[in-house]
Amino acid sequence: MVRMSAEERRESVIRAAMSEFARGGYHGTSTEAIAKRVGVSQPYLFRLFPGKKAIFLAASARCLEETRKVFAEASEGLRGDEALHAMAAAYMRLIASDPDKLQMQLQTYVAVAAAEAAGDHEFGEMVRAGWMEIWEAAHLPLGADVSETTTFMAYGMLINILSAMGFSAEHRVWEGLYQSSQPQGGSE
Amino acid sequence: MVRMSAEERRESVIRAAMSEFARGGYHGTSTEAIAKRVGVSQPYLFRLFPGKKAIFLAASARCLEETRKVFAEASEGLRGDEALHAMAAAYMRLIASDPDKLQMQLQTYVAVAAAEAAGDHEFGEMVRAGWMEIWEAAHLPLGADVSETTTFMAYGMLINILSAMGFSAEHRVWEGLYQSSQPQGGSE
DNA sequence: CGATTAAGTTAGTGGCCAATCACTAAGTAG
DNA sequence: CTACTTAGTGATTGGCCACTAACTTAATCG
Repeated sequence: MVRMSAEERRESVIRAAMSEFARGGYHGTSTEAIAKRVGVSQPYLFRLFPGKKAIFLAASARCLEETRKVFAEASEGLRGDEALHAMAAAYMRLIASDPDKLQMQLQTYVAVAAAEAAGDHEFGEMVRAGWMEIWEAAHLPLGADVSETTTFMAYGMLINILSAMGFSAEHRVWEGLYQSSQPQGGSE
Repeated sequence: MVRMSAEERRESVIRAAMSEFARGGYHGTSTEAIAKRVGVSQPYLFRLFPGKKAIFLAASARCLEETRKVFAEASEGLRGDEALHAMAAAYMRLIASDPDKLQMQLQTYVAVAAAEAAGDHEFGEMVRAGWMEIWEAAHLPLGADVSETTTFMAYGMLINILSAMGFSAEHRVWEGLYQSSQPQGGSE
């Protein structure tokens, strides 16, 4: 039995939650599964967080923040096309090496839409704020040109969805996208 | 009590399932909720479909098919920029008037990724095939130019995600989009 | 009519799951 | 050593949910 500070445990819980929620989404993931991955009893999660929803929220926030960091670090000291290529390559590398990151992102989008429809705008505001920080992180290096940034984000979203659907790297749908380093897709 | 043929009932079930799964996703939607919306007892669903998964699959397939139809009908008899405008406008109209369609699309993407990760490639193959039909439906009217089609789909995906996150129509993130619903319109 | 078929129901089962409660064990300060 | 704090557990509970089995009602047709 390894004792940790509550803060450290919360950190482990967030990381575990990102992996578990990525696969099953909010409803498809049990707190039991998260606890098991952390190596802690299930009821203890409710000492660290007020409820399951709070764990999901923390995982979503962390996911957005990590994505922002990828852009910020990749574009450091670069501008224009160089920054664009660096960010695109870094992002491709991210979702290729850690598909959970991509999945958690999609789970976040789906969950926020459901929350908004249910009248809960707190989650939505957090996600929109986090997304805008990602947007800004891309906007400045790209020369603060709105339509350029929009295009960049649009291609990113297409890459997300194509990866999620499991189109193999050789499929024609990938033609016309930056070919730098594609995720190794599923079948077909 | 209104009796219908099994085929007609299946049809109602699919429509109801699209709405319910759109909100809650696969795990967040009970067969009870679907049955209630159809106006039929919950166990009867299992006479019409082999299981919950089959219902979700049918709803996903229908959703893809309907999206394809929107593109096909909007672009009928048009080519190039005119087709692009018509398809973009029709799609915007679709997700504005019926947010469930958008939500169900996202649920499909999330579910297919989970299924692939779990080793179930049957669902993935269906979705990829359906998505390719949408892609083709846009590809030909746009002049069979791959990069044009890719860009078109990319903007569509960004629109999906921005809508899902609930960004208001006045937000800056939409700036580069409405005008560049014709991103290649005469320039570039 | 009576028989057959197809549409639909009521009742139930086994399993899972978020959250609570009461408790134990490990540090730590005086 | 004692008193106190903080990390962590075991047992439980009330509720939901996918799915099954057995029965009932309505249409169809010779």
